Formats: sequence, C-alpha cells, structure tokens
Amino acid sequence: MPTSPADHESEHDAARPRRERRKEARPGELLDAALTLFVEKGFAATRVEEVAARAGVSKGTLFLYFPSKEDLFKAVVRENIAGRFDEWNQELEAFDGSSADLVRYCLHSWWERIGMTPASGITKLVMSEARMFPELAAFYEHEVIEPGDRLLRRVLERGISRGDFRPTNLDYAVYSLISPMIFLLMWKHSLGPCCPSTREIDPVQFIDTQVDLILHGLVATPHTLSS
Amino acid sequence: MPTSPADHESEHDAARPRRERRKEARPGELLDAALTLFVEKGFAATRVEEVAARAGVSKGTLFLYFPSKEDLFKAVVRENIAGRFDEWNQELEAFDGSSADLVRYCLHSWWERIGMTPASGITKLVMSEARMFPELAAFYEHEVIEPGDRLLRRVLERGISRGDFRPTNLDYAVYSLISPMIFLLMWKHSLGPCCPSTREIDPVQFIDTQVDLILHGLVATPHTLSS
Amino acid sequence: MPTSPADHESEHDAARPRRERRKEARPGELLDAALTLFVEKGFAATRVEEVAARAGVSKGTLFLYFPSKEDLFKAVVRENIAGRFDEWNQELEAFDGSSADLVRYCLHSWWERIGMTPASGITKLVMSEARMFPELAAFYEHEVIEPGDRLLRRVLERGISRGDFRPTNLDYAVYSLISPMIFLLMWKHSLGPCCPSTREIDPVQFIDTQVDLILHGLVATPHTLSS
Amino acid sequence: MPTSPADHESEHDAARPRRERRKEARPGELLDAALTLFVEKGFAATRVEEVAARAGVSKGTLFLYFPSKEDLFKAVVRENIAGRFDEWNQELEAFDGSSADLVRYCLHSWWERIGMTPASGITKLVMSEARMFPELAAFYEHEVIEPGDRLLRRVLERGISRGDFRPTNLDYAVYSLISPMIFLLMWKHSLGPCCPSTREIDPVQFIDTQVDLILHGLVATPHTLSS
DNA sequence: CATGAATGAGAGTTCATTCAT
DNA sequence: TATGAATGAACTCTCATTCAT
Repeated sequence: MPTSPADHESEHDAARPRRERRKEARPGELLDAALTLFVEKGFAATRVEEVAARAGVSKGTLFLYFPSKEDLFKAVVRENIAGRFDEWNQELEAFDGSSADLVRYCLHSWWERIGMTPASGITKLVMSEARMFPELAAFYEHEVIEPGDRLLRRVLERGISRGDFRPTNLDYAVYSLISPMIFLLMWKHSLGPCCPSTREIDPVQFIDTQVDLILHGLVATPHTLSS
Repeated sequence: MPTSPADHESEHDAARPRRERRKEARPGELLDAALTLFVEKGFAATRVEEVAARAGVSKGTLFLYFPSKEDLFKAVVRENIAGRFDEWNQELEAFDGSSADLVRYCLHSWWERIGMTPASGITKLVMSEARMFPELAAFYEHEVIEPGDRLLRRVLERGISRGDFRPTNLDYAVYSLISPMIFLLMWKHSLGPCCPSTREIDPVQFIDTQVDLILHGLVATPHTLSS
Repeated sequence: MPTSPADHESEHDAARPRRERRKEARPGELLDAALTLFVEKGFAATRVEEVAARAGVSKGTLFLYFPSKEDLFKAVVRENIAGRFDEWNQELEAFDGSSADLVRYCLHSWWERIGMTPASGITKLVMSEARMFPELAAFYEHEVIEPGDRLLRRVLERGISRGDFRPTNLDYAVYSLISPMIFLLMWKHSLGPCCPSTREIDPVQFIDTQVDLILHGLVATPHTLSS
Repeated sequence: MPTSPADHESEHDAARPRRERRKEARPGELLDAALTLFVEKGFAATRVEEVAARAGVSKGTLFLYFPSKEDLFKAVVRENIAGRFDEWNQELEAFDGSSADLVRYCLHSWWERIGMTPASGITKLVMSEARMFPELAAFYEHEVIEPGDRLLRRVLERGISRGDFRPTNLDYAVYSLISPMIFLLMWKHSLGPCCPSTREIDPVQFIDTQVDLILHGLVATPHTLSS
C-alpha cells in the first residue's frame, strides 16, 4: 500500500503511541496553543482544529476539556491572569526603598513577569475582543484592571504619605502608569510583529523614560508651564 | 473620472429633494456603517448583511461597490486615515507660540479631530486586526504612524532648536506622546464601553496631565532620581 | 476543460436555471420533503441536506426558510394537522342520516382524507418522536387529539340523544373508534412497508369490520358475556 | 455453552454477597438500560454512554459485549421478544372454558405479562424504528407478529369449531384483537407520558370494552346495519 | 443600478468506536 | 475484563458571494 499516508511514519508510531494517556497535561497544552493563536489571529479567526493541532491532539479531544470554543477562550483568560496580585501586594508591603524606586520596580517587574511573556497577549486579546465578549471584559476588569488599579494607587499613596511624592490626583497618576504598559503591549502584539521594518522599541528603555517622566511630575515642585 | 460611481448624477440631487437617497453617497454610507461595525465587533464578527442593512441597502449592493468583505475592510481603513497631516504640517509651520504650547496644541487637536470622533475607531480596528491583515498594518504604518512620527519629531526638534526643550532621545520622546493617545483610544473603544461601571476618564484632563508630565521632562533641568 | 464536473450538463442549465426565484413555493416543497423523510427515517436519522436535496434546493436554502432542523420538524407537524376539524364539524352538523351511517362516514372519510394520504405520516411521526419533543406532543394533543376526541364524542352523543345508540361510557367508545385508526396508521407507516411479505390489509374492509363491531356494541341490547 | 459471558462465575456469586456486581449480569443490565432508553428516546437519540452509565459500567465495557450500537439495538429487540408463545400455546391447549373466556383471557394475560411491563416498549420501539431497521422489523414480524397471529387465529378457530363463534373472516377478526393492544402500547409509551393532562385510560377497562365488542361480533347473529 | 434568493465551502460540535493501559 | 482518553467522520448551521431578474 504505497499510497497510504500513514506508512512513511509507521516506525515512529510504536515509539510514540498515538493514544498516550496524559490527561493532566492536556488542558495546559491546549490553553497554551489557544493563547498563541487567539493573540495572533483573534478569537473568530482561530479555528479550534488549529488549536487542537498545535497542542498535538485532535479536534474532538479539545472538546473533552472545554465544552465550547467560547469556554476555551474564557479559560485562556482565566488561566493567564491568575492572582499574581497577591505576590505583588506582598512585595509592595515588604518594599522598603524609596517610593521612586518602588514605582520603577513595579513597571519593570510588570514587564518581566507579564509584558515580555506570552501572558501579555491576554490583554491585547481582551482589548480586541471586548466588544464581542462583554461578559469577559467585565471579568477582566474585575480580575485584572481593578486589582492593578488598587495596587498602583497604594504605591502612590505610600509615596505621598511618606512625603516622597507631592499630593496629586491619583486617578490620572495611575493612568499615567498604565498608559505606557498598554502602549508596549499593543506594540508588541499588533503593529510591531506586522511592521518589522519599524524602528525597534527597547521596552526597558521606554519604561525607564516613562518612569522618569512620571517621577519628575510626582516629586518636582509643581511649576506652571505657560500656556 | 468616469469610473467613479459617485459622479454621473450629482447635479440632479438638488432637484430631487427627498426620496431617492443620493446614489453617489452609497459608498460613503457603506464605509461609515462598516467602520462602526468593524470597530464594535471586529472584522470576522461583522456580517456584510449588517453593514448593508445599516447603510440602508441590500447585501448585493454592497458587493457592487466592494468586491469582497476584505476589500471593504481595506477601503474602510484607507478611507479613514486620510491625510490630515498636510493640514497639521501647515499648522505646525505657521505656529508661532511656545514649543510647549505647540505640543499641547498637537495632542488636544488630535483629540478633537480624531480621538473623540468615530475616526479614532480605525486605530483600534487596525491594532485589533493587524495580525490578520499585515498588508493593512503596513499601509497604516506608512500612512499614519510614520507621518505622525515625523510630525511629532519635527515639533520636538523645533523646541530643541529654539532652545525651548533640552536635547533628548527623540524616539522615546515621541513614544511618550503617542502612548497616551493609544491609551485613550483603547479605553474609548474597548474596555470603556463594556465596563460602564468603571471610573470615567476625562480625556482632556488626561491629556493635560500627560502633556504636563512630558513637558516637565522636556524642559526641566535633568535631575537624577536615585535608584 | 474536460475534467470540470459542471460541463456535462451545461446545456441543461440554460433550460432550467439553477437560481429560479420561487420563494413562495419553497417552504411547501421543503415541508413535503421533510414529512416524507421524517416519517421514513425518524427525526434524528434524517439529514437536513437530504431534505433540501429532495426539495431540489441546497442545504443553505433550507435554513433560509426554517431557522433550524427542529423548527423544520415543528413546521412539518403544524402544517399537516391544519384544522380539518372545522370542515368535519360542519359536516357533522349537516348530516341527517342515521347515527350508524354517521359513524361509518367518519371513519371512512378519515381514511380518505388523512389515513391514505401522506398526512397520516404525521401521526406516526409524532408517536415515534413524542418523547423527544414533548412540546410538540402537547401541541399535537391540543390540536388533533382533543378536537378529534370532541368530534367523535359529539357523534356518539348525537346517536344517544336520538335514541340510535344506547347510553354508554363515551370515553371508551371513543377509544374504540380511535384504536383502529392508529392500527392502520402504524401498519401503513411502520411494519407494513418493511414486511411486504405480510398478508395485505385492506383498510376499507378493516374499517368496515371495526365499525360493524362498534355499532353492534352501540346499538345492541347489552347482554352479559359470562366471564 | 462456553461462549456465554454469563456462565463461568455464577457459582461464586452467593459466596461474594456484596461488592463485585455479578459480572455475568452485565449484558442483561446493559440490555435493560438500553431498552429503557431506546423506548424513551429512540435509537438515534440514545447515546451509548448513557446506556453504559445507567448499567453502571463504562462506555468501553459496553463495546465488550456488543460490537456496535446497532448490535446492541438488535440484541435488545431479540432479547425482549422472547417466545412466550410456547407458554401461551400450552395454556391455549389446556384451556377448557368457553371461547369467549379464552379470548378475554388472552388479552388480559397479554396486558399483564407484556403490555404493563417494560417489555411492551419493544413493540413501540420496533414500530418507531422499523423503517430504519427493516431487518429487525422482519425479525419482529417473524418472531412476534406471525406467532401471535397464529395463536389468535387458533383461538378463533377453536371457537368456531366448537360452535361458540359464528364463521367469520379470520384475518380481520385477528386485527380486531391486535388493534387495541397497539393502541394501548402507543398510548403508554408515546402520547401518554408526554401529555399528563390527558384523561387517563384504564387499560383493563379498555380491554374489557374491546373484548365485549369483539365477542358481540363473534357470537351475535349477524344483523345488518343499514348503510 | 439594485435586489435578495440561492449557493456551498467551512466552522463548531457530537458521539460511536478504538485501544493502550 | 474493564476503563476512559482519544479519535475523526458526520452533522447542523453560518455567511460571503453570485446572479437572474
């Protein structure tokens, strides 16, 4: 049977039987595959069969672990935003350097733990699909945006209460910190990969620049720029 | 321009006041409808029939003007990133205030002319779909990102050459100006509409805050923040 | 292009264009096809594509008229149980023969108008699928069983009130009339078609026999058969 | 009978009172579960996993005993139409009451041994699925319809030869006896369970009524009902 | 030009069946 | 013998696209 597509690899089959029992590993592999593809192509344009194939299983297997494509999507989001906030909050409590250093530490540590990892794709994903999945957007807001907002707010309050920072409108100070993160994210996952010709952005240097600006604003005696 | 579907009846329009919705407006209406829906739901989740219905025509008519859904998408992007850069460049040349004011003017004028209008959806759209439409992303980069980058760069160079700003790394200074715009955009089109519970952001105030920060950085004597 | 599968019939195409506009006729044709197939193979084993093919349209067209397979099923049931009861009730009112003749007329007329037509498949269908579609079964009961029951009951009451029939338990007398109809139905649609070897049943003669039996019971002086 | 999966452990059963659900009962438990579910939902809508679960085994185990779902279905039918005809035939030979009583006894005994038990589901099942399983329908006809027909025919012939019944067309007399059984069956398994609102049918009373009618016809001097 | 009925490739989902353990 | 993870063919349903009118 020379035409059988299954032949030219039959000797490998004995080595890695098709039906390995690896129930524990499956969900994780599927979630990884799904994260990558969802971030790359968006929810609708990603076919479940692709996800399954990338995880090395068949389409049917995916539905063994996730009842629907939408549930898979939700699981991807849930999986990747797991409470890193506990860890961060503890670090914040334990931190005993200057408030400026704490701010700097926060953003760099975000980049290292989220921004530069595949997990950062989640934010891009949620932003792209939020209008299609309001429920997920709400979930994301509740699980990520709000805790993050509280964390940064506490950092700033610490600075103010210690006299490191001058009193300021916390809302907009927080946005000033979030804004560069979103910029980096979108660059990393959207235009960056599509326009390789573009001048490279060094995220660490960009974060440094932004933190410097923000800290300038926070610590400097406010001066009026004539308008 | 004999091939333009918009031309050959334009003189009759004034004569037929109501009824007979101006035929030559069709493509524009379709593009408007498509922009709204693409921004709201993404490319894949928007059905051409919906676009047609929102534009008040039948599905078939849409294909009379745009050979495919993808072409419609491209037309939407192309149509909506039309070069305001000429206008802006002229204003920049003519501007004779302080460089700080010029920066401030740039960002506020961006908000008024782009950010707060439906046109801002395009950036969100392009960012969301860039990976699926690399060609479009490249087009966008060439038509928007790069001219915008050049414009801002020239603004900064003007400040430096006039002695208003201290010399600085222009790349990151430009990113500092772009970053809040992207933040506002994504907030306006993604999470904002889905999470009405969230604290409202006042874009003008946010821009003010950001501009102040950046100008601080640009004009201030650099001081070292111990790290 | 000798390999094109579309060629060998191209001359016929002009004769019967593929896309005839026959919106009005479609639903009926689809319902007919669906009735036949549902009765033959049951709901689950009938593929919508088969129904469409039998109606001479494509799969997609079916969904233009019926939003889902289940809706098609419901429409088939609804379509075929349309109120013939008005007509029958009028005939009943107008009938001025003997009550025995009226009973005889009822059953024979049922056979001619329902039993021997494809419409009789509906009852077989509903009985086969009732447990899967309780809602439909209820609908059928409300639209067919109950009106039919009332009709037969009125026939019997007419006989009793005119002194043609002796007083009797109407419930069971009605069941006696329904029972042979169901027998005929199931024979016609279930075992009959599968076992052509079987002795043929002449429905008219069977009905005659049954009516004679029932009328015997209705008109005869009750006598006790020792048990 | 070495191939019977039920044999080789039967003596141990008494010794292991609880636990270790008797292995040799498996096929029987599966057949029971399958009968119930097939009757309730039909062949196609019943999932083998459900059958297995109801029998307390895994999906794989079911396929150990029945090579396919279709084979399971056939086994269910074959198993449940087991010849009670030997028993009945013997009772018929031994019966020495009146022929009227024998007819009455036949139908009541059918109700008690078949009609009111789950076994009656088989007939409903076969009728519902006959068109999809003509082979099974033929089998059923051969194993049930024909022996039943012969049995009833012999009962009637006994009556005629003893002078209890007048000569008559045996075919239609037999159908008159079968018809109420089918009515009861379909009521019990189809519309009845779905339309709990409906007037209850007392099967015993219904059978009584029907038998009385039929006996009337069989014993009475034929009289003409004007038509 | 405009329509909308018709199409059919393609996607998500189900489930009988297999087989390594 | 029993399990249940894995498979993939089959099915329902969607929607961009076509084309006769």
